[in-house]
Amino acid sequence: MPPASRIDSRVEDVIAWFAREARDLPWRDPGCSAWGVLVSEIMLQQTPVNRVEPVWREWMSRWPTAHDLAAAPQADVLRAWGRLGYPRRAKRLKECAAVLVERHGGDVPRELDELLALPGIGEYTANAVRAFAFGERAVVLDTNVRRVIGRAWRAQPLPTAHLTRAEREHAAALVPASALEAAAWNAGSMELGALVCTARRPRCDECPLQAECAWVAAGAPGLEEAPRRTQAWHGTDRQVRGRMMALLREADAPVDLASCPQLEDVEPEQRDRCLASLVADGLVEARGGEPVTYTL
DNA sequence: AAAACGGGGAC
DNA sequence: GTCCCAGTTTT
Repeated sequence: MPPASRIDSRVEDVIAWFAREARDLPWRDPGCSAWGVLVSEIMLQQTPVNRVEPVWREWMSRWPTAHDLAAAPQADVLRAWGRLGYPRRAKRLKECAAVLVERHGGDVPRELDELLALPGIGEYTANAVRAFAFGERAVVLDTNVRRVIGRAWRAQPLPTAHLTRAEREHAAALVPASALEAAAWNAGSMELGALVCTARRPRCDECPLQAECAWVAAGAPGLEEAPRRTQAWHGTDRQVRGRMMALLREADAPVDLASCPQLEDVEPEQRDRCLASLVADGLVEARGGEPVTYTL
């Protein structure tokens, strides 16, 4: 990563804003373990902070180390994950814990390629762990940071669907040379994107970059025309899978999901398809017998 | 390159 | 009710 030759005033302003406005989150506690940071990043991949925080606290109190999670029954792990969504993340986090125990003595590695080799960890999460768990000077590029840089530096209303090489290089050039400032920039630009420079309704009046923002200077164009990212929900396989997982989390015995009253409104074809996909994902276990029943 | 994958809160 | 939010893996 090429070092930032000179710190940008907008970067300085984000760092100063973050020093004032940073939320007090448990995984930002200096005493939080690298494992705790990794767990938080997996939970935060698709889920807002306010929903993650209580689950993270309970989770870390129950399984403080990778050894603890690796030894936990998957059903307990999926129940503790609760309604965070995308339960495959919980399964992969447990698998990740097992790999840490097998290959790294239960510790979280700090090398990028070793992090990328772990289940459930991609480019964003690997760099986030390096930055927030180890204080390394990493390029942490989630959609929040991409949006902040896109607007304040490049006058773009919203990031493109895919990260380009030029964008990655621009982001790398903005990361301050000092590890301490780099960490503040990485956390602060994410926080600014999450709280102020939001996608559809940015709070420019509260933004520390308002006077310096290239997009504001251009008149904040293009937001209305930008393509929406809505996904169907009602009646989708996604929703049915979620309902099935919720039933199994609350059950204390195997459930006959093919004919239970809570799923009467679901067509048999969709029910079977969703059950098969949950079993294929390794989230649900089919028990033989007549009728066939299911458990976590 | 595109599709699959939850769920809750704001309006 | 409708819209918004978003990283990793699989195809």
